[in-house]
Amino acid sequence: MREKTERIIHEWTDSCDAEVSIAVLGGAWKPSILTLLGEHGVLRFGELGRLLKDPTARVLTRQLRELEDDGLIIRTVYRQVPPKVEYRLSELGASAAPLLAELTTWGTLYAGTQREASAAKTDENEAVA
Amino acid sequence: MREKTERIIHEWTDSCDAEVSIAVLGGAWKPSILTLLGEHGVLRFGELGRLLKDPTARVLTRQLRELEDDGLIIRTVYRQVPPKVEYRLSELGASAAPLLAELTTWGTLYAGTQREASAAKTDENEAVA
DNA sequence: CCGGATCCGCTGAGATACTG
DNA sequence: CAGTATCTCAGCGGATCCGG
Repeated sequence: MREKTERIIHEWTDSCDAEVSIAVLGGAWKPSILTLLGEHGVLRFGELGRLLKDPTARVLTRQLRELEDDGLIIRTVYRQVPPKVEYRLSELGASAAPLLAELTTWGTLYAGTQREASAAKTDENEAVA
Repeated sequence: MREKTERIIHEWTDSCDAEVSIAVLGGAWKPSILTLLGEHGVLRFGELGRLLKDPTARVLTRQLRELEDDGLIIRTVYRQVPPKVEYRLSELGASAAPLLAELTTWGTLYAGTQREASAAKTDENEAVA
């Protein structure tokens, strides 16, 4: 498990396990990676890179390592030339699928309402008692 | 809406609305704040501070402002001495309640499995084809 | 009582160049 | 093909001091 994840789990044990989820799933490309692996089953490093909007190899590597360290994905290295590395969801990673779906749904809803709300300026947020 | 939120909404319109949710809900104390407001209905600044584990006033203020800018909470200022400021969920903020619940549920699950997994070291993540 | 202004340290995204 | 090694740069969380 990543140090960051561990810190959050142990320091916040009280009220806010939601922060744990965000710590694990929040990170550039991570929701996309998990969703793609859920859809495709198994993907190679290069395939993931192309399916996402071409993140730097450095960045993609780091996200994948973090997801691996946090136990969400499984990395399989085939020692051959040229090298071949496959990624797939772990059981834990697969268990996040419904949550990812909800995140997407609410995100879509939010983006929609905010695009409209840009027009109507409501400034009734001050009351005089 | 915050600049950051707007950026994410417009740059990532494609695949990953989950990142929008995380951008909006992810931030120190934010899930807790939203959950507390959901439970209590209306809370004053000081009450929130005490219910959370006493974040710096500065920090709490910033989180509340961001949530307000993103349209999730409503801030009501009573112009009196001493000042009084109340916070409550907007409709949009209330709509995130189920999502927050799922985040918490999965976070709890995750924290549980990881605490056990610390013992069993599985290193079957290399195959030779 | 509820903040605003200011400064700081860290982490995390991204770019660039190189390697088994 | 699938990375690693360095670097930079921005942003957030946090602390401290001041203000209406």
